[in-house]
Amino acid sequence: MSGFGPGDPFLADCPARLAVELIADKWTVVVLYGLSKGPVRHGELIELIGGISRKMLTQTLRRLQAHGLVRRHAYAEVPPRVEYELTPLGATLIDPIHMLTEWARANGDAVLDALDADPEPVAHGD
Amino acid sequence: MSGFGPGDPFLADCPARLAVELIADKWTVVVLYGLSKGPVRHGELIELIGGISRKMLTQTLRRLQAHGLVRRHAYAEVPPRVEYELTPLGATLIDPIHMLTEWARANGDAVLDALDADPEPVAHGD
DNA sequence: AGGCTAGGTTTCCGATAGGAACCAGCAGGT
DNA sequence: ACCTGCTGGTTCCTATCGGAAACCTAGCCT
Repeated sequence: MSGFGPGDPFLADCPARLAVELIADKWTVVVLYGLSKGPVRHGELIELIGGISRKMLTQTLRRLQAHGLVRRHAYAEVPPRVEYELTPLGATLIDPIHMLTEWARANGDAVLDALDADPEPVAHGD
Repeated sequence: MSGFGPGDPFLADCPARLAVELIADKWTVVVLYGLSKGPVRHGELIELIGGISRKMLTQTLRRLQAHGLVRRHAYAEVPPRVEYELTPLGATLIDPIHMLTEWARANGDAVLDALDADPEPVAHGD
């Protein structure tokens, strides 16, 4: 069991780990997925993503923006219009995100089946 | 802007969405990464993954086990030995997880640079 | 004037994460 | 025989987070 070197996302402080924590988040993945096909408005994302609140959407987008993955474009119109899109750096995430969502689409049922079949994983003495 | 259909992880209740929420989690990704090279002991994971506590590790592993992604093997020895490994279903996650961690390794620095350069994303009026 | 729109923030409260401390069970040293 | 240590797990307690709903801004329309 070696082959893990420095730069692996195991070290708590290394940039790789921080990057994982940035995107390995319930809403973040779905938001990035929503952005993966081009610029989207705030309201579109709200309608697209079932269950997200304005607060969490804004918060997630802000965090991604602060980390250079998302660009925000506010048009000085009225009513206001704000579009979000992936930066070039953010676009490099499209493939990983799509692999994840593809996996989820393909295996979501299997995962639920397993949960249904195994209501009691084990309780501290096998 | 369409092309998103049913089965996409957008619907709050669909299995794909639940599957995303299962793995899109700070510790889950790192734990799956730790499991991706073969059976590992609880204590090994603790040492491997910087910053994780026993509680969060156990909790994460239990959840993955309940969803059929991880198998737990407790040997009746003393001192106790418990090994965890991916199930075949869990193994289908290796590629997506590795894409994520590869992305993190490649872009972690860029993400931190952006954070450093952009300490103030925007504050509600562009 | 009042209401509508769209994006964002604030407030409040229940749920969760997370660390520290504790527990079980047995082998081995003394 | 007792005390200690090794390993995995759980319990307790608190700081933080998530989420719903209300409120805010600013201009156009009626």
